Amino acid sequence: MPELPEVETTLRGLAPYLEKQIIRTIEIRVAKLRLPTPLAKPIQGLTVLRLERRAKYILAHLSDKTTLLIHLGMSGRMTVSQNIPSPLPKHSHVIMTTPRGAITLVDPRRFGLFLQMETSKVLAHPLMAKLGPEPLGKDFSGAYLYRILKSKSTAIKPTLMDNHVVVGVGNIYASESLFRAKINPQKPAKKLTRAQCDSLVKEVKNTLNDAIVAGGSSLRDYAHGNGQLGYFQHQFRVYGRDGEPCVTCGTVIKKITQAQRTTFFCPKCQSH
DNA sequence: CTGAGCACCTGAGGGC
DNA sequence: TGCCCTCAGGTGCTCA
Repeated sequence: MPELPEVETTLRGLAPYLEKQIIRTIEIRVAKLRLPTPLAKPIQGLTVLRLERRAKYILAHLSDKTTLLIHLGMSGRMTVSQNIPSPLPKHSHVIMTTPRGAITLVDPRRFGLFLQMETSKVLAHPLMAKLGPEPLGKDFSGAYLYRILKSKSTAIKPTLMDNHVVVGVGNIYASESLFRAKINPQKPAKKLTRAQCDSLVKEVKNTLNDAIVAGGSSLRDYAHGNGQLGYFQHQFRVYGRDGEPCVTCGTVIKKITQAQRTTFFCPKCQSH
């Protein structure tokens, strides 16, 4: 279930199966994802030049100057295998084959996307145009965050999940990053100090990087195992741990709801 | 403009 | 066993 580290891990796992490979076949079995999936042009026989990630989107640039824009939504995953799986797992919506094997997009809730558009227009697409900076890039800095939060009166936790502020920080890593930075998730965003913004930026990067490293280290399992991409053992400090003791101070971890999403935090460590 | 709430979907798990 | 309820890692839209 994809947050940014899972998407990054998925992309790295897909690369050997897709990059510089010819798409021999593609079958769209269920076209109705978050947006309709019909492809603008046939892609059989085209080569995947390069894979790229922007926010939680996977971009596959094709040799005819079009790009596949793939999003995994809440429940999507890509699997790789030698041959087309038989029987196909439930909710297999797109199956592609290359000389290296088969790639299957499985997405029970169908909040994902599989679109094709001109490469030159991808970044201007309405889905992409207004995205904030990449969390792991240098544009996401304490100075930037401090500046942009000044106009945000909502609580920091939902603000951190706002794609206009920064992309790629989902519900799990928002809670985890705020815990590491010792910031109360309910604090109005505009009230964060500059030092807190510095700390939060640092901990967002640390948290995401740790998860990517953990995912990367299990990549070898994908090649030889069941082929599921984007799953790895999470080591959460607060997420899903309500009622359990804080790993730092032993205080009972609390669970609250903010903007219809669950937030976990330590009331003692995160009192400011 | 902002913030709150809803919408899109299916499946898992708990209570009865 | 089955029904009903709640909840789930995302994100764009509408409305006040």
